[in-house]
Amino acid sequence: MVSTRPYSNLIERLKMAGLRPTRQRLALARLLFEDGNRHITAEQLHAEAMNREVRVSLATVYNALHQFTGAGLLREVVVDSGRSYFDTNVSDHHHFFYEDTGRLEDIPDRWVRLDTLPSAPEGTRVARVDVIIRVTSDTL
Amino acid sequence: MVSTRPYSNLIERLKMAGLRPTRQRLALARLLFEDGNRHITAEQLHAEAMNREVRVSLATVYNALHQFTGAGLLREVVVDSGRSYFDTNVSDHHHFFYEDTGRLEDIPDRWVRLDTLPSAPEGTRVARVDVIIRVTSDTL
DNA sequence: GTGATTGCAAATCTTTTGCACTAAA
DNA sequence: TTTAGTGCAAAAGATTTGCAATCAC
Repeated sequence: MVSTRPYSNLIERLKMAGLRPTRQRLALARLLFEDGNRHITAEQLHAEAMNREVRVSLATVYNALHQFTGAGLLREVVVDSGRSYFDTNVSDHHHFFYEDTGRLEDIPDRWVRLDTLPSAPEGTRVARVDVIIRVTSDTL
Repeated sequence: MVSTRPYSNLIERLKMAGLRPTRQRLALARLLFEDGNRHITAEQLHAEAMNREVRVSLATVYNALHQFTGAGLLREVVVDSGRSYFDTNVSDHHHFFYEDTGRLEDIPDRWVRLDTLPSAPEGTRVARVDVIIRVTSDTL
């Protein structure tokens, strides 16, 4: 199931999103999308790029993450004030947040059923519904 | 229904929480709790204190907000990375978040029914479940 | 070429910290 | 007293911005 043209998909995705497939964006897209679903912060992604000898500035990582998010390639998840997580899974789903470790984990959408949701207030529309189940270690 | 002893309740609440009822804490508690349910940031509370001629440093506001939260008098709501909101309503309930304005509004608990919640992962317990309905302006 | 993109360093914003000073108990 | 609490200014993080240099088309 491994593509024989490892980059072309990503190049297409970037182009389709109206983003020039620059060396930096392509490298970041590879890190983000080639290993399945990930939840990552800008700082983490930058560190990972450095480890793999990909020279990208932190500012560019921030730019790319926001551009990808704007293009619908990523989704921003807010669970922690002072740190932004980006989720490569853009389908409807919710999250476990491990408060002790800062880890974020997907919950498939069908595992959470929301009933009796109030309608959006007058003059507004629902942009998204986030359900975050915050868990902590059991240990006494 | 207005108490004839406007401060004594708050003094009691602070003492009960193990917090000395200092001039600053008492003033902040009045701002927070005397006008019903509020959602406020540290910066906003500080500004409000200044307007009312209450001299409190921003650092003390942060300290007080966290101490109140630790004591169960407030609840911290995370909806916006980079800014913390504190909610004077500590009962079970959820929130509307107006992304355009940064406003936060309570949704009574009974308006949201969560079914089929997954159980907490092995070794963890659920600390809290947050439901945030993000709404934006309807205007085209 | 030329307009989009990048890197870097500085700026910004929120929150925390260190420490001398002040005030409850 | 004596110990908790406060103010201030500095520090710390995360993120953004300005601008010259660079790259994709």
